[in-house]
Amino acid sequence: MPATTMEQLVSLCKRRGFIFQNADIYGGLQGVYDYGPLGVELKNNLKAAWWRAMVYERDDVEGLDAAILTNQKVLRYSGHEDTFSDPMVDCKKCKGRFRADHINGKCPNCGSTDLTEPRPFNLMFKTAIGPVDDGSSFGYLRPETAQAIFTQFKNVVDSTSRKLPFGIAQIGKSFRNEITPRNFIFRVREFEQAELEFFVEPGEDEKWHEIWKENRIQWWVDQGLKRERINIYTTPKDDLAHYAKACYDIEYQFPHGMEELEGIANRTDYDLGNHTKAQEEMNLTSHCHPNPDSTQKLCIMNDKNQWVVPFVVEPSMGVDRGVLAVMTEAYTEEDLGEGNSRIVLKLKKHLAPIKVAVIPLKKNNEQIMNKCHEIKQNLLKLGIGRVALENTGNIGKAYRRHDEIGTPLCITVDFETIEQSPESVTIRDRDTMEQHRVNVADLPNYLREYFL
RNA sequence: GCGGGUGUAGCUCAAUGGUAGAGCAGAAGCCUUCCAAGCUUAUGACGGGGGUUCGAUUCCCCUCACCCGCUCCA
Repeated sequence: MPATTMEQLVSLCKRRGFIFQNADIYGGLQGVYDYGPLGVELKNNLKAAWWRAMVYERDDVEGLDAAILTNQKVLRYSGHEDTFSDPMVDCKKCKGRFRADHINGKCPNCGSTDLTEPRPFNLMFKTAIGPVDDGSSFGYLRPETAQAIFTQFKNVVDSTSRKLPFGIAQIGKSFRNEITPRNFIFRVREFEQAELEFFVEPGEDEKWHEIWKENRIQWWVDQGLKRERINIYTTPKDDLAHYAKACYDIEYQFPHGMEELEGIANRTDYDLGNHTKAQEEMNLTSHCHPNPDSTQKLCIMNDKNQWVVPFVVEPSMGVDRGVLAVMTEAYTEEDLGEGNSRIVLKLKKHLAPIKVAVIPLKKNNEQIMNKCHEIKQNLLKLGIGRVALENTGNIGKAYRRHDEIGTPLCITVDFETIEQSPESVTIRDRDTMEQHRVNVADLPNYLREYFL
């Protein structure tokens, strides 16, 4: 039974050091959170799993790590300056435009109540660039990582000799000045995205859209999400983002409801078309804005020796939402009988923040403690991830503690370890609570096999 | 931003117009302790600011943050 309330997760996250409110000591900052010692491990593990699946285990994807500060023109030609913005309403009578949240259903100009539905305007963070803050030189914090992939398209193609179809993957922070940050790390103002822009021959886009949908569902299942808690939502045509021709949302059953975890959009040739020069030569299918500023033709030679502007299929995942989803799914309260219960974070082992905890059966025994330190030092060299030495003193409590943070294996050094030969320890499994003895000399191979 | 709710130790909660209690967690120590809640010791809080009052954690105002709805979409 996964977590059913956000409070369970918020409490665990703070108690154990996964996620904290940003600027907590000053009362916080709305919609901004920090990842603590365990949270950063979990998030890094999730990102690494994505990168492995997207880049290392494929031969048709390149990586990119672009800047967050963004040239104004990028977001002008991308269409974001026009559409990505505060909710505004127009007065149908006097044609005035006002922030929807600043008026009360009534035009402050003429008093009419005949207003349009709220529509968005400028949700992007602007920042002064350079020493003088007089408004003459500014950039944006990127509202999505995608745009740099499009603007660097030609450089990537030229430096890697890629042919269609191929993709460019990127993980990084994005910023949106959301009106209402809500639901813990689900909707926040600073967040991390993992995006793949997959470039295909026009006409092949719908096929690849289906392929990526299935691929991404399977990836989420591999991260531990149950298929029956995942829903695929097909965005209705009139509800699509300004760049998309079609979009699937991978939704997950979060504590606050079935909500989007990842969007898989067919962005057509809209983005490359908007950013390319010589648009009139490109046979664009999208309605692109005229672009007199771009200096590059964002097209690629296909196998028929034609220059084409590729279509783009974009799986775009919210990393923070991913962390929230795997934690929700992993959170388990188990009744052990006789009034006993435990909280277990049943994370997949590749996601677990701490891989192994070394625990002394008795912490004030010098021989046992020395052996614990020695084993831990040896395990650190394995490259399996974090290894912790747990010395709270009570063996039962130590197990419960590591159940709660999802540590897959606990190694316990007991009196047998130091009194008998060959040296052996017990290894306890987080989910089954079963344990068995392993010789200390065999630990490296045992753990390598288990984790790698 | 609007409407509704909330804000007491790290977590979960209690009490009160007159100097805030507990459980768990955390720290130090005890116990040849393998699955929480054994013993000892010390430690820890009224989100922030202003007002009313002899006195405010408690009443009022403002602010900040969180939760629910409108909205949103990674």
